[in-house]
Amino acid sequence: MRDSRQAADRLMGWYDAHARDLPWRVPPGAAARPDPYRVWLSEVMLQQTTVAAVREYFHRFTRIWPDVHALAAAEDPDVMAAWAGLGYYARARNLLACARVVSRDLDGTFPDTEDGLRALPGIGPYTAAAIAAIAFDRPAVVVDGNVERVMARLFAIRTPLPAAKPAIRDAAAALTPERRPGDHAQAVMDLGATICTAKSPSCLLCPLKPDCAGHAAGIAATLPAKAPKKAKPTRRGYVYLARRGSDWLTERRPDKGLLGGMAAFPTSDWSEAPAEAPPFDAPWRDAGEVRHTFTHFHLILTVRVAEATGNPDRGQWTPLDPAALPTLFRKAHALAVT
DNA sequence: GAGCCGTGGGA
DNA sequence: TTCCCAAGGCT
Repeated sequence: MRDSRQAADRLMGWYDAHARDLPWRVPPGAAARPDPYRVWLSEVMLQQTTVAAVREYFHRFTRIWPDVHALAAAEDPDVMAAWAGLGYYARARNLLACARVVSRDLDGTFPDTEDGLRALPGIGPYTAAAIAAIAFDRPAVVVDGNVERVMARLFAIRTPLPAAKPAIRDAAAALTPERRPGDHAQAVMDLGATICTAKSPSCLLCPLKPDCAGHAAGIAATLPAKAPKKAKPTRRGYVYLARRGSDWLTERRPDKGLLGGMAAFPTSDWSEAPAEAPPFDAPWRDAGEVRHTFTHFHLILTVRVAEATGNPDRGQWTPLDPAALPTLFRKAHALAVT
């Protein structure tokens, strides 16, 4: 890549014509800045999550909690329930913690600098830079998965990730303009999401084709190189669905760890050879198995169902809204009621 | 630095 | 079916 300035200009021209219309965005070149609350909320939701998955959640959250004060005043279980199904539940816990800091300590105003943003719960280097650029038009160097892919190709960086991160950041910094840095950041993301995709990129449609060293070398689609992944082990366990009239026995999982803070059915341990651990003695009926894959292991749960016949040693009887459960337990519930 | 932490869709 | 991956953060 020879002329970063020319490439950045080409990219901006492409963005002006092809920017995606997203609920948390203002159009390219708009005089008005987007609402920092909506930018922050969207960026947290979009961490490792597709736009398609986020849309509906974003609309629901902004409808129920239209500003940071409203979200800060929400009850924890209501926010966790609204996040259910989106995954990475630490994000929801940090979201609420962040909203409360901004509402209580910062008078509802988000910091407009990377350092100020970075100090808040759930806001790391990427999200701080993204909010600074998009909401406040600061010339922050935004580096996410899209940027890593685009830069690795544009500059033909063959070093595998994560070792290539410093070089990628330097490349991203060289491309970041003083003018319209917010639109630039979103332009790179849109390019990565629609043209410079991970698999079979559309190089023929790419505005940066004339600048792209990876394309010139015929290796664009193979970049960025990544270290091989480890195989996922399979764990097994039991989940207990107990009904008492219209109520089900549920519990709240501890904040630390998998599905932390979420409503759940009681389970055994999850391991290679799990031990049965029913919450009370009953003639538990076998309703089948649910399979679910987490980030680092596969899980097969045997679903056991019973009518309440005793006093449970954990959890509480509650009218159940399956939509408030993480997907794993939604699957178990669906199996139990068929 | 590396492991942990969800989910659904596409190849 | 299996694998990869999508706007990362925290420890």
